[in-house]
Amino acid sequence: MAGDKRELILDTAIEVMAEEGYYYTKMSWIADRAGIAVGTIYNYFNGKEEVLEEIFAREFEKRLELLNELEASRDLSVISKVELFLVRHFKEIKRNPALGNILVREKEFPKKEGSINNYLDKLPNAIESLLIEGKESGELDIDNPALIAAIIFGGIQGVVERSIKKENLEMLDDASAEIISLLKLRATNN
Amino acid sequence: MAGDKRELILDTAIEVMAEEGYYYTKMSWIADRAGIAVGTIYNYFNGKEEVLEEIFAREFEKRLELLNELEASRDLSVISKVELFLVRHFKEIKRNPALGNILVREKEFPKKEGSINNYLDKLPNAIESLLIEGKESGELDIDNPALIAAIIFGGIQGVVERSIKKENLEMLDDASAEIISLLKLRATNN
Amino acid sequence: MAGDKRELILDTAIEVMAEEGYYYTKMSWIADRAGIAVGTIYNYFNGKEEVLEEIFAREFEKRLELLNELEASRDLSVISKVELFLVRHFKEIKRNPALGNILVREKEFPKKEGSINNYLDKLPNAIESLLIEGKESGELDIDNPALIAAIIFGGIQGVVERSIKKENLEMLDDASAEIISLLKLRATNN
Amino acid sequence: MAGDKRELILDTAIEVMAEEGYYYTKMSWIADRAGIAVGTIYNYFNGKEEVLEEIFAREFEKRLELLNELEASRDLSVISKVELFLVRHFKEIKRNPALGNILVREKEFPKKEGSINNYLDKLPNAIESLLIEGKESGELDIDNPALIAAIIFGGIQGVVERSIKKENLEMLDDASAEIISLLKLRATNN
DNA sequence: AATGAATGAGGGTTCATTCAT
DNA sequence: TATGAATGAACCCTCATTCAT
Repeated sequence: MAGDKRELILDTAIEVMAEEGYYYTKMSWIADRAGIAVGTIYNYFNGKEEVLEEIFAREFEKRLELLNELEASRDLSVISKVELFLVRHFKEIKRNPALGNILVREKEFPKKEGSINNYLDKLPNAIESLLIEGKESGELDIDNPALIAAIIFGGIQGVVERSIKKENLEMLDDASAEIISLLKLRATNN
Repeated sequence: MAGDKRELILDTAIEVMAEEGYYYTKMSWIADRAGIAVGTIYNYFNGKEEVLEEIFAREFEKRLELLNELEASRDLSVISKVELFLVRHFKEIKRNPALGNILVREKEFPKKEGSINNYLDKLPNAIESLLIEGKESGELDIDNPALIAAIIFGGIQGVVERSIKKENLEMLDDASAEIISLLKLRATNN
Repeated sequence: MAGDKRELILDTAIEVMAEEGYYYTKMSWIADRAGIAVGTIYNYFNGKEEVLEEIFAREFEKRLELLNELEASRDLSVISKVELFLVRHFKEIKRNPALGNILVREKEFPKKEGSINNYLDKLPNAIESLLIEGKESGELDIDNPALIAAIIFGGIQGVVERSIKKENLEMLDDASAEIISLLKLRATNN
Repeated sequence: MAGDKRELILDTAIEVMAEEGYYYTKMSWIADRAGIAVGTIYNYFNGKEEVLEEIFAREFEKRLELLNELEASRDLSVISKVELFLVRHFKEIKRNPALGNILVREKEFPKKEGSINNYLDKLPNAIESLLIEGKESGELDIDNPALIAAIIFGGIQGVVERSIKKENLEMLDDASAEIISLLKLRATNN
């Protein structure tokens, strides 16, 4: 049941941080909302930062795992891979928009090793890798994979951010098709 | 003279906040780096938040003004308008990447009226307006202007963020062409 | 337990503020003298002002309660009522002169509603009410109850202030008789 | 004309401090209201405290001088002396209530030698001396001159405070007669 | 394991005072 | 003498973290 308590804390933290932002969120608010004592949080996490870290770690690892799986599968075109990733990502955000809000907004962390900063690069890097693969295989005709990856990654974040702020989650349904069109434009015709 | 001091404070604040992030930035760091006393900052600003607010206000207003001008000009196609905006924006960021870093990263503010929150929506809204204009004039064939605007706005931010983090500002040179291609895809052929 | 800590803080605050005055009193002095951390004070009070407010609230309410009781009792003459009030008041001051010192000296507060300012008028008002009662019942022959009330109230404060400053608390023993003589002078002979 | 500037500063300080209280009064407010620069105040006074000190010094010395004169005059009874003092004091207050407000409210000063604290005792002491004189000459039949002096001095302050707060300066007209009745009560009949 | 009162370092802000002009 | 921008020590308060129960 220890796992349950940890889960409860994380879920509550996501809610509160999504509403208030990481820096404005007080540990006591999380505790109150979760119906536990502040001290209890410290039985499961080493501190406030670690709570956020864990949220990022879980979500990023989930996505990196998916990307790795996709990358490995030989049968899929690069474009399909990216598309599958987007579809899955937006589905998750739609299921838990609060989580999406956090992933998209929290970009300021103390400059120390081993913290969240590590994760923030991995996703755009992975997308970039996919694009390079597509370029090398001849599937895509692109000069600057880093640029395209940056636009795609930014576009993803933009859609999430905007759909949440405008409380229009339906926007997420068409997002992958729209973003992927940017890639299809570069598809060679073989 | 007075203007100079205010400018000095703003410029220094941009530097420090770009490096450390708003919440980690201490007023005393800004003062030290600017070679003035902490108290002096308070002769020009009402507090830490107002410093950031002023930065946002200036930059957003510069861009909104440009967008309004562009929107008004009858000779330009919507696509050209967006492109002109992007070119200018990326040029400014290249001139002052620290500033770009702030505009792109700081997304967490106390939920009160009249603060930075006001600005954050205006830019994507303006882009959306342009797209709607293009749709209505028949220049663009798009179903969901809000979605496209979100992707474009996100894409802009993604490029800025990534180019700064990878210290590869050249990426910005091709960014507008790349983002605009997403729109050209939807151009009707008349 | 919780009540004890609150009480400890209040008692210590009374001591320190009596010695140093409210504005010169530093929160850290109270904490040090009480043997607790500054932060602890803020677990029981919202700030420095609220500590003083609570002191005033308690003491004034104690006295107002007494005055209300006295006012209600039909068997007592007005002069007896005032006398009983004075006797009790001076006894309390003798028991805790530091407290008296504060009640008598602190007269400067931010001009905002709901703070100590509310209390400061209530006591002289209550005395004035008593005098008016005596006038209307024919017990007292006075033209200007407000003036007499002001002198009595001021006289009370003068005695407290002076007895504390001259460290001559015995002065308080005869104070009520002396002050009351001012009223007896106006007693009609029925 | 240097004197004029000093006078201007003092008069303005009295106004502002009467309204806001010494601790809330900012040097810049005094300067603004006086139409001069903050720095100018420091050409005439050594600091904020000295401004208040000067106000107290002037007013107290005026009154002490009067009391000394009265004390010296052989033709007057003690009761008349006190009465003359009261009449003059209340007249001055009526002319400048703001000043009265300050004299009556400001009771908190840093515990250092040579500051205002010196003055605060002198007036009640002088009144006490008069009473002792009356007692020794047989004019007054009192046991505890210190107590009566405290009541009289407090009564004076009470009337001033109350008349200002209730904006009823007429109260001051009858105040001396009322207070003096307390003494007449003790007059022996020779 | 859970609690939540106690802790105290840390930082934003104020404002009397200074001093170069 | 007058100015008022610059100064920086001082202080209130916050809140993540601890630890005795």
